[in-house]
Amino acid sequence: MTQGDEATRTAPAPLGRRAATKARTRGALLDAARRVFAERGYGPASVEEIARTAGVSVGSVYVHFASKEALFTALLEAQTSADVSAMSAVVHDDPDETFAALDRLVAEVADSREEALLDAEMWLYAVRHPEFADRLAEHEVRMARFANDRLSHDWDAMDPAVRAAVRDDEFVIAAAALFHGMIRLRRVLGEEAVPTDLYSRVLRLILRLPDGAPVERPVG
Amino acid sequence: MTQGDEATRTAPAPLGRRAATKARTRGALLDAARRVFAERGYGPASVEEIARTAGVSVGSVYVHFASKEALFTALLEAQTSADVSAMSAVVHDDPDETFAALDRLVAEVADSREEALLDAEMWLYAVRHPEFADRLAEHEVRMARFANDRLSHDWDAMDPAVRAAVRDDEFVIAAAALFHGMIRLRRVLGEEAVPTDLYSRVLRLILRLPDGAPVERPVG
DNA sequence: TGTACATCAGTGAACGCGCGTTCACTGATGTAC
DNA sequence: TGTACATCAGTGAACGCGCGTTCACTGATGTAC
Repeated sequence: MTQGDEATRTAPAPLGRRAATKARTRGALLDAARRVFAERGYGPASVEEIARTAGVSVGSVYVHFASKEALFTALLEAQTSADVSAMSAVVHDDPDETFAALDRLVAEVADSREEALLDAEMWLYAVRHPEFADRLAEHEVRMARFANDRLSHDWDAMDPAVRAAVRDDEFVIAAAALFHGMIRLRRVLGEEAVPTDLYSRVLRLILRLPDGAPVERPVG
Repeated sequence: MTQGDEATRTAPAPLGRRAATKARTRGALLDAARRVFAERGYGPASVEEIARTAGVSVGSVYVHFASKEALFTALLEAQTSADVSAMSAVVHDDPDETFAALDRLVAEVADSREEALLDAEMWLYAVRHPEFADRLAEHEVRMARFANDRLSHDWDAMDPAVRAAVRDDEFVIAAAALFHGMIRLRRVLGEEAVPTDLYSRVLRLILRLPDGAPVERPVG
């Protein structure tokens, strides 16, 4: 009955076959839900299609999730964790690399039908369900704080004209807004109208940084 | 049988009572549809609720629109025209006034539950329905061209560093992206996190224009 | 102006379909002895 | 190791409900004479 029994069991029994299968099914259902909800939208997506896509029966869905809505919110929960890791992967010591990674992220999300659609679906759901809106707001704030922390060193060295016009937290908001908006427009207008590096070029303009081609920043 | 019969009829008979009533009902249905689709989303919105909101019977909806979907697309058509007039109303001779009007527009759309939701619903619908996506893209391009034309005089006088970093059409794209993104974030985070004048402050930063408080721009 | 008929916007009950959810059942996995 | 029983993830047919759409009908408006 000591705490940690499961975690400290001898090596060869990591989960038990039953629990392992269950976890795999749950994962398959979330995967399928991501695809089907993205493709059809919350309303038109049918539990039957999600189950079929995951390779299980409808009844099985209800073993794992209390309702279609619970499946959706579980998916959104999973999605926000994924966002956090995507965000962490973007930050590098070298600002040029960070900008390049940001550009790649914009292109990746915009060009992935699934991510772009789910993102919009998620936002709509949040705006319509106050209790989830709070969670999304928290998530957005957490992401902003994260970006802010990474930025704070550079911010002190920033052009005074920039610092006079927007506070550092406002800059992060603007960068986030530009991120979401560019994804939206790129999805509609295509990559010719919204080129991959436009995001970082505009960010550099806002921050009055030189463009990063041959890297001409002060040694520091 | 000459063309223009209706338009050139003697003054007191503008439409005929039947046609006038019909037009009024159609308008009421579009109004109701705007509210219900925004509030519930396309799928969960019921034709019965739309009819009830408009004060008519369900059957009446089908006198005016072939289907629920046709009602939705008619609404989107109407919405894009509204966007164009909103855009025209923003442009002034004085750039400071234009920026102020843009800030007001961001706040207005973000704070109107209806507009913000319908906008997102519209985008999602377009991404899922290729034939409508083309129409939305055209609309977005038309808006961008409009903004571009109004900008072109000022653009030639712009800071060379800005012109080197982004082309004028790219600037319009970035401004549009920032617009959409700020509305989205303001809706989630509230007006404290996304203040009303942040949009214009960032645009001025991008363009390297001084802030517009006491107006200190060159004469002419 | 008046009358008889035609048109058509609007009605609302009824239909049929699809979908979310339930539940009695199955069989593999886990446990006790 | 082997046996008997318990648990529980997964099944899929059946249920009930809500919704989009239809259609025979109504009555006000329009037209012809």
